[in-house]
Formats: sequence, structure tokens, C-alpha cells
Amino acid sequence: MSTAGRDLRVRFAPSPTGELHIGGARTALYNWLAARHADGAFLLRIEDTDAERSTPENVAQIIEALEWLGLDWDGDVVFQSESEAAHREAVRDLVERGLAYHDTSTADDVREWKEKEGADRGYRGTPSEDGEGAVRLRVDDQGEEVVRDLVRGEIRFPNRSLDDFVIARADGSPLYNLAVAVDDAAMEVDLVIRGDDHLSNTQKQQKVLEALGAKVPEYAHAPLIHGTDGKKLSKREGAASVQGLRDDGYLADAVVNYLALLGWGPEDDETVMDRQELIDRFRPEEIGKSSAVFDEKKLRWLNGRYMRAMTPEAYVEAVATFLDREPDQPLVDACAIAQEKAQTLGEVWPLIAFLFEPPVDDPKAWRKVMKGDAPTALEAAREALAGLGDFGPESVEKALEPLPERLGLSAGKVYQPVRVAITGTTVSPGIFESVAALGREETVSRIDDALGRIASREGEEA
RNA sequence: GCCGCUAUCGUCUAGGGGUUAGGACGCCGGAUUCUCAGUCCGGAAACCGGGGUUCGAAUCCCCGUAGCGGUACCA
Repeated sequence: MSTAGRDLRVRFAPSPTGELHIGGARTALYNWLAARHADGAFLLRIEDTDAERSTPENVAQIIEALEWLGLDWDGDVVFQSESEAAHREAVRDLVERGLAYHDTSTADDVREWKEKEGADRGYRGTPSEDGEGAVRLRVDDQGEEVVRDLVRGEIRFPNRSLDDFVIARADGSPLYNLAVAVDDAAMEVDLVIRGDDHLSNTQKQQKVLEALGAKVPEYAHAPLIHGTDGKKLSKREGAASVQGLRDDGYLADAVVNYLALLGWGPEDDETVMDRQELIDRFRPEEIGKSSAVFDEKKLRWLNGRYMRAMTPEAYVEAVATFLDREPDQPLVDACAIAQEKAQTLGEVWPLIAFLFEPPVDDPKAWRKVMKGDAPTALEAAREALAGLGDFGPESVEKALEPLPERLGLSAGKVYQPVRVAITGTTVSPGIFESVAALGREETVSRIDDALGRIASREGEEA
């Protein structure tokens, strides 16, 4: 489908450095929301001019993360490296028109120059006679560059403090701020939504655009996302990448919802919003000004909301995919009793494993529960269940429910031993559902095993 | 150092000259006479500091302070 002539054209332009960081993911999401809201085009451009880190693997990581998040882009993926000819042409043009010049000075030269001229004074070079050296864009000493930002209003950068910055290396290869400006113009990008860390690049890119006589897009700089320590979110910290979130069992829908809220919120403070609501309500000018801290607790809560809201079919499919198992009947039955309990896909298996494997070994649970009247309760439960015809949850409940009163025990004293007997631990789905799902034979057998274990333990102690 | 951005509960945020400063997560307590989770109810919890302007400032202005970003012949 053609992306030309759409009302609003935005782009996500990551450099492929590995897994997609959640900051990048949010930037992608904001661009996507803005595009879909305006029925515009969401373009994807890979900034791969640095051959060092731009490996095919790293590019694939970005694509994979965007696909998982469901952020579909319009048209083909654009690789910045493929427009190098255009970048070089732009540099040549600027030099020819005297707006840029070759300069052989080194970083040390620049430092020296500033020591003489003042630290707040941008470097001004001397054009080399022979066309040798890197290419620098000429910057006026007077005036200022005004960036009109949708989030912050007008931001003023004094020209005096900006270097004649390098737009191409001595070998002629174009640099980032030149390439971005040229590409944004070529792709007819109208709105650039990106992280705060690009604010000082924006003044440079605007200068290139202006020198080239190209239209300057609108900008919206979103504040950076920080870790719990208030610093820049590091890869170390929990699941800082989209892939990490996925592997921890978070749902793409929940991640999208949560990320949208990190730095933006609708007027009425609504928290749970599906994609369509997000699209309907998102406006880039409503992005907040101050940086946000990634809070996994809130993501977990939100994820739980989405987990519980899924249809049973979707739930089974998600769990099966996550566990890399077949969505067969046993798994369907297991999911049915676990859906209300888990906050993430990663928490599902521990709740249902007892249906597929022997009970786990949890000494603490045994110590706490398998004492006192536990054998009495287990005997009674065994008896009530062993002869039961229909073994559905309702009839299991009917069989077990009179026991506490009959034995003169609290409900917990009866049910917890049964739970530990069949699962090995104290945490599981509802006891009646769990017993029913396990089946009569296996339940009775596990109760017998537990009884035997208690007996032999007491024998040892005596 | 220089240039820039930001500042409301622990966290995400609403509000924007006169409000009991609202909501959400988390936390604490209670209920749901099976654990955990969920759900419901209740609670504690915030306007960085100092000066202005004003009858009145969390809100507007200035100055500090703190945090963050940038400062490459990286992207």
C-alpha cells in the first residue's frame, strides 16, 4: 500500500543495537498511535549507518519486538544506509553553496580554540584550501535556533553556543545529523516523536533542513524513562527490553497499555485502555514533560487485568505458546482453573504443574500443614472421594464441604492438608476445582502417599 | 565546564491563583466462614527550597538546589 499523501506521516527510526529497549518501544508506540489516530502513515527507518552495531541480527530484534507488540508499519522498511548517495549529494550541495566547508582541525584543536574563545562559544573553523578534512556546517554567531516542540513549546538555542558541527567525515561519509535531516525530508515526515535525548540534535537537524531549503517537521520530545533508582533504565534492571517482558510472561496488549501511560494519560485518568481507545484518545501534545519511572508492579497489575479479561480460548493459546506446549484438552482444563489466579503467563505453570507432574517438594508447606489433625482430615477426605461417582467440581465440593463440621475442624485445617497432599505446596487454584481436575484415582493415590509419608515420619520421631 | 530539559503521595499522574490537592499501582487494615491470587470496603501517603507579584500561590515570575539529557570525523 502506498504511504504517499497521507495526512500525517511519522516515523520510528531506531538504530539497531540489540533488543528493543522499552524507551524505544514507547517511542515507537507514540508514533504508531499518532499515525493511526490521524489515519496517517507510520514509517520504519533503520538507522544503520554505523556498520559496527548494525548487524542483521540486531535489525531482526527490532522487527521482532515491533511485530510482537503489534505495531505494524506502513510500506517497506527503510534502511538509512541505502540512501547514502543522497546524503553525499546533500553534503556536496551545501559545500558548493558555501553553507558548509572542509576543515582539517582535530578535536584537540577545537578544545584549544574554545579555551581561547570561551566555553560557551561554539567552534568556528577555517576552511581548508584543498578540500581536505571533515565537512562542517556553518553556524551563525548571531541569533538562535528555535525548536517548536509540541510538548514543551518553544525551546531556544543560542547559535553562539553551537559548534560548526561536522556533517561528513574526512573520507566523505555522512554523519547522523545530516542523514536524519535528509531522510526525514525525503520521506516527507511531518511529525517527529522521539526521546528527550534528541533535543539537542534537533537544533542541528533543523539547521541542516533549513540550509537544504527543506521543510522542518514538527517535533514532540518525550521525556526519558528511568529505572527505579531514578537513573537511566539499564538493561540489567529486570525486564528492560520488550523481549524481556515477553519472556517474563507479559501480554503485548498490557505492555502497550502500560507503555502508553508512561508519560501520557487521558484527561479522565482512565487506566485500562485497549488499542482502539488508545488510538482514539492519544494526542502527542498531551505527552507529559517530566521523566517517568518504569514500575513493574503496575505493569503486573495491568497484565493481570488483561489475563482475566481474555476469552478461555485466547488464554489457552497464550499459555500454550508461552509454555511451548500443545493446547490439548489437559491444558485447556488446567487453564480453566488457573485463569483467575495468575498475573503473568509465567505464573501459570506453577499453579497447574501438579496436574502434569508429581507434587512438588515443599518442606515448609509440609511442616506448616501436615501436622496435628492433618491425618484425620486426609483420611476423611480420602473416604469421601474414593467412592464418588461423578467427579466434577460441584460434586467434589458437595463431598468435601461437610467434613470440617463433622470433624470439628476449621475449613482450613481440612482443605490445606488436601492441597498439600495433591500439589505438594500451599498455593494452588481452588481446592475443589483442583481435586476435580486431578481426577479421583490420582487424588486418592496422592492422599495415600501423603498419609504414608506422615506415618513414616512420625515413626522416625518416636 | 558549556548548552538544554524537568520538578505534585514510594511510583504513574490529575489539577493550574481561593480545592477537604482527585484517581491508579504499591503498602496497611477489614470482608469474601479453603491457601494464594482476585474482588469489595476502609486507611496512611505529595505540591523541592527561598524570594517576589497578589487580599490570597501548589498554581504566575525570579533565583537557588537537585535530577536528567546532550556536549564525537557514534547513532
